[in-house]
Amino acid sequence: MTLTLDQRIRSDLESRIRSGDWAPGRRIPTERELMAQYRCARMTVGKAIGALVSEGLIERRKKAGSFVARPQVRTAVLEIPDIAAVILARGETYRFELIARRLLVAGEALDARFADTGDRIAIDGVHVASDRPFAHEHRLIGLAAAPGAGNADFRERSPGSWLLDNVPWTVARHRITARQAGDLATALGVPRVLACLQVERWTWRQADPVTYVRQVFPGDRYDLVAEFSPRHGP
Amino acid sequence: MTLTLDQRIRSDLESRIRSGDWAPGRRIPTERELMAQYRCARMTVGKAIGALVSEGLIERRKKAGSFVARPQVRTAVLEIPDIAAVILARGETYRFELIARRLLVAGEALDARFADTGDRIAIDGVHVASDRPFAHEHRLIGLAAAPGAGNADFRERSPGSWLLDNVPWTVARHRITARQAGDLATALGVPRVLACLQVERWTWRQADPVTYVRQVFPGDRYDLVAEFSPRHGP
DNA sequence: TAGTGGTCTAGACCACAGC
DNA sequence: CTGTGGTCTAGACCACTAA
Repeated sequence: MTLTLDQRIRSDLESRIRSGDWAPGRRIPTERELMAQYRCARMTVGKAIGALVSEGLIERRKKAGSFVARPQVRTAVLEIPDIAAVILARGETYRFELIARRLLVAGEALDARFADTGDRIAIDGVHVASDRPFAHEHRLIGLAAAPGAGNADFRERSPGSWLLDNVPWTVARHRITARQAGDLATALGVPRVLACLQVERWTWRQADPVTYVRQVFPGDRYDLVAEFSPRHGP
Repeated sequence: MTLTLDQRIRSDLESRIRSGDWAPGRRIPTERELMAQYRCARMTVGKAIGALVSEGLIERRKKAGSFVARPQVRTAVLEIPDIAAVILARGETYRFELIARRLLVAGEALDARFADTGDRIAIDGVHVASDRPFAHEHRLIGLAAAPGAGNADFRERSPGSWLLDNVPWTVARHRITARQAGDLATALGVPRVLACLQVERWTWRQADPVTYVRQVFPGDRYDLVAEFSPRHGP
């Protein structure tokens, strides 16, 4: 695989920065200088620099020039995969065990986490890996955005994977906290005081709430790993 | 603020996709068609589409065309900010309380989390918000990558913010788990069984390990929130 | 005010994968 | 084979701002 010119320029700049050769705050050559150096058009240089800007490695200021940015522990790209996929990838068997399922009509609120915006289904269940409880899941599904959920059978297939295939969503918000197993201890087969990782996710399609889900993982059975490394273009 | 042309094209395409008007898998107009429609150069269209590709909203296939991508719950962009910044943003006072500091020479291992690659400093301390413990921090700093750390004073300033200013661009890996306070209960002033969020971060500069840090947050004092609209695929 | 980045044009050639 | 995206050129004008 031979690099395109803009990738080569980008790679050259990036290694100068990552190596520390160009310290934070240092001014990098102007686009017109790089253009002469690489004997290319200005757009090509601009594309390379633009990619590094979006990675947070470079800051640009008009008239002043482009500068190596100060490193920031800022964001990490966190993988939040489908639970079934995680379990199967470990070589274990997977099944979703339905505990309860009820219909909430508009106006009836189970809790405040999911705004009351019409009929919803409330589901409780356990993700089971090789006959051991892996995670507890509490979920609300808005029937306005996901009408088919009223008829879906969630005994074998988890609601999450059903939704993935049936409802296009547009935006989500995650919240990650620690909690004790508490009332979920029985369902999970762990002590009440065991520390658990709790992942909450709200999903919308446009303005319509699609689903709220709260997944609770016993502390010793799951963790989240986030790689923070340079992003690459297509 | 008036939109540039490529932003307008991008916004037009994006709203068609997010609204569901263009369903996943649907083919979108070719670059040359859009070019005629907006009466602009092909690069402008390409820039707009390229941005949506990197957000994961569009997939392109040569000869076949560009298509609306199928949404995937895959990754979220997780904010892992500097602790001092979080506390100050809440309007509280911040201070870092040093508990212990020792020098580990090459070959001596405190634990296995940080490969033995030379002299390291080991630091334990507590981040304090308005005189209440906020988080416990255990950190190892490799002196090869951060030589100045041998002389730095970490009584007031946290090692994390010192490193940000003194060690240039790096790569990091994060791991997020739940645990009980356990031995850290005294330092944090919480019960031993309290569920805590534990964030571990390994940082390298090129091939050199810069730092390993383990931060433990009492469950009721901190959470991580990740906003997500489909983004960067590898 | 001069130099920088920000955007755009109107072409061009190429590689690739569907037809 | 042909249409598509992928990349690049050699200009251009503009907005902003630091000098």
